[in-house]
Amino acid sequence: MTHTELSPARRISDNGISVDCVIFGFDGERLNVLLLRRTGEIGGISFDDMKLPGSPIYQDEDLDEAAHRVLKELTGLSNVYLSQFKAFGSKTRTENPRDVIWLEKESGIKVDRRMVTVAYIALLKIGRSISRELNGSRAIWVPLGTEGSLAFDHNQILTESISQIRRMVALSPDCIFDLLPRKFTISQLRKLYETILQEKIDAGNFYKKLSVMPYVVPLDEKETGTPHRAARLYRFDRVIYRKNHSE
Amino acid sequence: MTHTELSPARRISDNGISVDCVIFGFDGERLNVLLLRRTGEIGGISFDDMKLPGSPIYQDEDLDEAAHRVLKELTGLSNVYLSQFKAFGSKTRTENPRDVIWLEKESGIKVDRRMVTVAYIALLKIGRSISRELNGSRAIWVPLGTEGSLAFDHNQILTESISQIRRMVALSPDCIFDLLPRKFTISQLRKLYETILQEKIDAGNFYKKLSVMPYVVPLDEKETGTPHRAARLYRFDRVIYRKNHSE
DNA sequence: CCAAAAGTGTTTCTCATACACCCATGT
DNA sequence: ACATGGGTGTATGAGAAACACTTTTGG
Repeated sequence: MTHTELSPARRISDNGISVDCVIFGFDGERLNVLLLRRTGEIGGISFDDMKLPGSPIYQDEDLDEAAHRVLKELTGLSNVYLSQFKAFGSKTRTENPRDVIWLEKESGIKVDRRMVTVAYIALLKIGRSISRELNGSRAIWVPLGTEGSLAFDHNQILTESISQIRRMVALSPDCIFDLLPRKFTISQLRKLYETILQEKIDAGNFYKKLSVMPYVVPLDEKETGTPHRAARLYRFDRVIYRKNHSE
Repeated sequence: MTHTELSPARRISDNGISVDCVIFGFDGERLNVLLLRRTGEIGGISFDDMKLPGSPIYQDEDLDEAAHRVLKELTGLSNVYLSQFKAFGSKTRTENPRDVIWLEKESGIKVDRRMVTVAYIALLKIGRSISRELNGSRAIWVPLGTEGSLAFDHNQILTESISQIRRMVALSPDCIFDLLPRKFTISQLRKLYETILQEKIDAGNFYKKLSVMPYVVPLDEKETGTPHRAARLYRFDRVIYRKNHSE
């Protein structure tokens, strides 16, 4: 552990490891991913595509810290659901010249070997504050399915992260509430389930199932501005949830 | 099993990434982990402890290949359930002098920074063939809970991998059959469930539940040498299982 | 015969599903 | 009034759990 020529407090590690964040947001209709526009030039021909937000890890931070940093720098948010889900280390994942050139220019690292990346999933609410933060950055919310061809193996990472979300929801449904605003209607929750599970859910049965859950707390407020009967608003109570799921 | 002499075709990558395998086996009573004895010397004082089998990754293999290699070199087995479950990259995980010295001696790599490891879970049958293979190596089956203090952060990895197995069994129960011999009794299966889930299961109900599953196929054979009524043997049919779980 | 585990039957309860139907509200 | 979604009631069936019971086998 020689720290002799460590410049400032932080320096980028050159150990070929990065983190990438698959940041999901729900707009009421569809799941969206937060992607970064990437531009560059290779052989006189410029390119313009998208990638998952990510970064090489610093030597003085662990993996989770690196992922939180990426998220914080991009969105300004700290208290966000974020969990590691898989490491990607295909032999060819950093071989595309376009990717290599972009990476070297962006990070200042010489990319002379395969990089391994640890992918994270973040779930957050698409709201005004986050949109304001994103203004002027190169980040865009992209609806799932319309993302096109991404940099590196990011299409694969994205695909696998969606299966991962399905597993997560099946295993501990509480994470779904991270995608909803604090106050939400049963319909919004149902539509979110439907988009994640990719199947229709009977509205009546869903309503009853939810009304039995003690941690989905009805409020004395109603929706406004609907073209039909206003729905009651609910909130998710994490404390009650944990009490029921710790045993 | 030492990595001191490297063939020229392959070379160890020096990018600070390794794989570790948590290899589980069921002996009929308890879950066991396959650990490697590790000896060395530091400051004139010798030490003797245990670690998970693992290896730095080569530059010409991906993560999964590295994990399979570790497993193959240790057990001689190729067709084994093996799945990545988490990357570990704590800032301090390769700081213990004992670990650093051992690692440098073993791998020939200068360890001047934190290593990141990708942990894998393997499930296999403890059988005669595997025991023979292990004979003379430094590997031992250690019952869960008796492993003591391990190298690096391997205690943490082991702990988390047990939770992971519980999740895996809940999500796709087929993986449990990788821990059992090809022919097994319902009792053996139940005991395995009980050790993994850490709870008693009613024998009668369990029997009925299993007898309804089309992919647990009864054989025309019975146990021998029991001090009580001989139980029927069953086998797991993966083809039927997939047919029922692909929809 | 007895102990111990294999294997069976019965009952109860919870929960998912299907589906019919009434309610409230904006246009 | 009527369309649209909010919210309720009812019936059915599958499966989990509790538990008593019979069967088979070795000692």
